[in-house]
Amino acid sequence: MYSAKEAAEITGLSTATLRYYEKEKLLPPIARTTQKYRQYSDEDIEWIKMIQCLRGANVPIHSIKKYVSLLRQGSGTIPQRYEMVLEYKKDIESQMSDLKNALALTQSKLMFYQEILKQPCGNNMTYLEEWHSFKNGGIGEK
Amino acid sequence: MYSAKEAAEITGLSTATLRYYEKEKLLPPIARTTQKYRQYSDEDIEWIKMIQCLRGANVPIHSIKKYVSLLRQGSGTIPQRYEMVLEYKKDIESQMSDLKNALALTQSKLMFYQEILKQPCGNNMTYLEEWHSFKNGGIGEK
DNA sequence: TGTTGGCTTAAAGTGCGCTTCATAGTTTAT
DNA sequence: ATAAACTATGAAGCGCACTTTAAGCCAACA
Repeated sequence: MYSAKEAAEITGLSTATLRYYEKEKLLPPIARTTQKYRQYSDEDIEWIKMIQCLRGANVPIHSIKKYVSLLRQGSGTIPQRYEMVLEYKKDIESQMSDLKNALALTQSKLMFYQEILKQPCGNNMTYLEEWHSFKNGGIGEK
Repeated sequence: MYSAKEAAEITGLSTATLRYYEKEKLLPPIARTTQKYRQYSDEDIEWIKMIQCLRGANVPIHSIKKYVSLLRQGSGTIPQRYEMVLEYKKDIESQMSDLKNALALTQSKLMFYQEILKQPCGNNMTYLEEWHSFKNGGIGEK
């Protein structure tokens, strides 16, 4: 069992955030000592990590809340959960695609800057030239 | 040259967002007809697309603003821009790693749900069993 | 005994990235 | 000439995900 502070250290979230997640019902009600202080179990910690995993993929709080609520209602909600997770997956793949594009942009820019910095002489690259260099460096479509 | 509405249609952003970006100086001042209505050039459109690319990787407005400002100041700012883009790249890679973890989670869950739905008999899978199934389904560390 | 430190709560505040609103001028079509 | 459609502006508003604040409880220590 872990105190609020310990749970925060383990997960890397703040105690305030952990309370917030509990209030929003992303977490089950956390056990208390002396009917007052929270005591996070190992299972709670694992649960928090799953939430962090979803949040890391920008799944909204309200959606996680709904998912968790279905989970608690038992196996009858599996079809609904299946649909939700399918949506999560699609969304994650879409985000990945966006990130790949942006990564290609950064790589193109870095190569461009390296080329320029390599040259001993001063240069007068303009806004336009740089931009075109990016365009032709090419980010793949789709 | 494109009207506000056309530019919005082409880019998929709203005219309000385009105005907002211009106000925040992510875009250069857009040319006007009759000293009043905006006329977006092809170059403006390309510029907007680059901003969309960065925003798609969650680069904050204020950071893009700074980057664009350096860009306009000419090639003397290339070392600073290089550093910025390097940070973007690192951040994008970190986001990708988070997305990969979440993707693994969704895939694990989908497989789990498929297995269950495949079974003809009713079942009484609990919250705990499902969770453990995820843990053991295994998201790779790091 | 009092004061320090960790914990509690509800409620208000914050920062971001837009979006909407209120108001008004312009252009095009009928 | 008038209506419909489009555009402009500044300012206010919004949804999200927290974060901070204020007030207070409880246990241990000097």
